[in-house]
Amino acid sequence: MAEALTGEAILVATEEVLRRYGPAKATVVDVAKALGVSHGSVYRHFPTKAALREAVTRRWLDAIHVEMESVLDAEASAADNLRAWLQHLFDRKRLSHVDEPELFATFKVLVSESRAIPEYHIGHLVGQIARIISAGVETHEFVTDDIQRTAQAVWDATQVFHHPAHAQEWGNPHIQDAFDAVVSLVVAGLRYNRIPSATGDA
Amino acid sequence: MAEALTGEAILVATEEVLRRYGPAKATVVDVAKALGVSHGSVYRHFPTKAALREAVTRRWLDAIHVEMESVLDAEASAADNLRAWLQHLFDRKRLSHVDEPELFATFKVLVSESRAIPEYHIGHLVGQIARIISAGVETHEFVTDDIQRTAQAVWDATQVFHHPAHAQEWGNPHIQDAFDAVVSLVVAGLRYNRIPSATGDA
DNA sequence: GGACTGACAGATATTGAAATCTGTCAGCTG
DNA sequence: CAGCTGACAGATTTCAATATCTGTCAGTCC
Repeated sequence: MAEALTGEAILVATEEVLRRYGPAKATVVDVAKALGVSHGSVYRHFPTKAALREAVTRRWLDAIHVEMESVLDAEASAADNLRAWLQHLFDRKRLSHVDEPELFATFKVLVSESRAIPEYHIGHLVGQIARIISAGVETHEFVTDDIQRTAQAVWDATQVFHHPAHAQEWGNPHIQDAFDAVVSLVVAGLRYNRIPSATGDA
Repeated sequence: MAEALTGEAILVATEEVLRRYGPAKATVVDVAKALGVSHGSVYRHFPTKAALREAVTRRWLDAIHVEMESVLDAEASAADNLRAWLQHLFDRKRLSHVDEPELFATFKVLVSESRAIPEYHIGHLVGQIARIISAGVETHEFVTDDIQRTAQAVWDATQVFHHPAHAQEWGNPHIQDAFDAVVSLVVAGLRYNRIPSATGDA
């Protein structure tokens, strides 16, 4: 008898099926076939196809989160950390897009299927930006009166370089130049930024 | 006998047909029907359906270009002009998106059909940003060693607030707050920005 | 008796034949 | 004869019949 069927094994098989067939064609039956079980068995571990897809996506995003964490260097200046972090995120997404466009397209679709998933992903990464900015404020390298809001602004200002909707622009030969220009503008802004309060002031 | 059929009349009718049927369903036959002529006549004025769609789109974009031009105030500071200009562009697109979502979706499709059209539109608007920044540099309000590149960076950093791919986010109640945060960051950056040269330096 | 199967109902996707559309052009019309 | 028509060929879209898929569950098998 084969090993017992685990959720983890199903996730691995699902990722493989998605890679092979793409998000539109991949079916639960395909996953079951790849595992040599009936598709009913898959439903013992995941209540719906959507839940299965979401679990695969979370796995993939978690790997990115861990990887991004490792870019930070406690010794470096906040500006250098922010630059390196943004560059790494850009490189990661761009490489994924040019090297394995079908897999990238697959995850682009998966991420857009749920409201919770992008929220989870963006929340996590904006949190990492907030930590970088926070360190910068402590050393007086950066100025801001609302770290969370500023972190979100940095994220928003760099969307062209990580949002999948802009992936087609990443093939442009001048894209690295455009990236440097935006990041320089943002870092310069952080050194002197004082965002007026959202809801009103004197 | 009716008036002679003009290119302008065809454009007006095409816009109406697009508004009514949407970009997927609108046909040249529909346009001809609306004008009370045979569809062969439309082809005397526009060589292909694509050319007709492109002409309609250019008309629509030109109206935006003229409108954006009128926002600038020679008396105001460069920062105020930039803020007002970006805010107007954002409001224009957002209102169009919520008030007439089908028409907005239509033009979103039309713009994405051609490579030349977005280039034309973006080139024009980035040119307007460059003029604002240029004025700011002259009064020493802004610092930059490459106006064109910086203008492009300002455009890129604010994509979330004008690129149609992000239109769904414009319904978020905190979107104006996010806009203010990004614009403040960008304006702060312009006051002190010195982007390192693209191709290398000392 | 807990894990799995396979048959089933309703929902979704595929397919290919029929209908429509695009772009052309010879000829009509004022 | 300049501008328009309408019939036409090939490309594209529509639609309905057919096949497949999702999610359930009574029953089988260690």
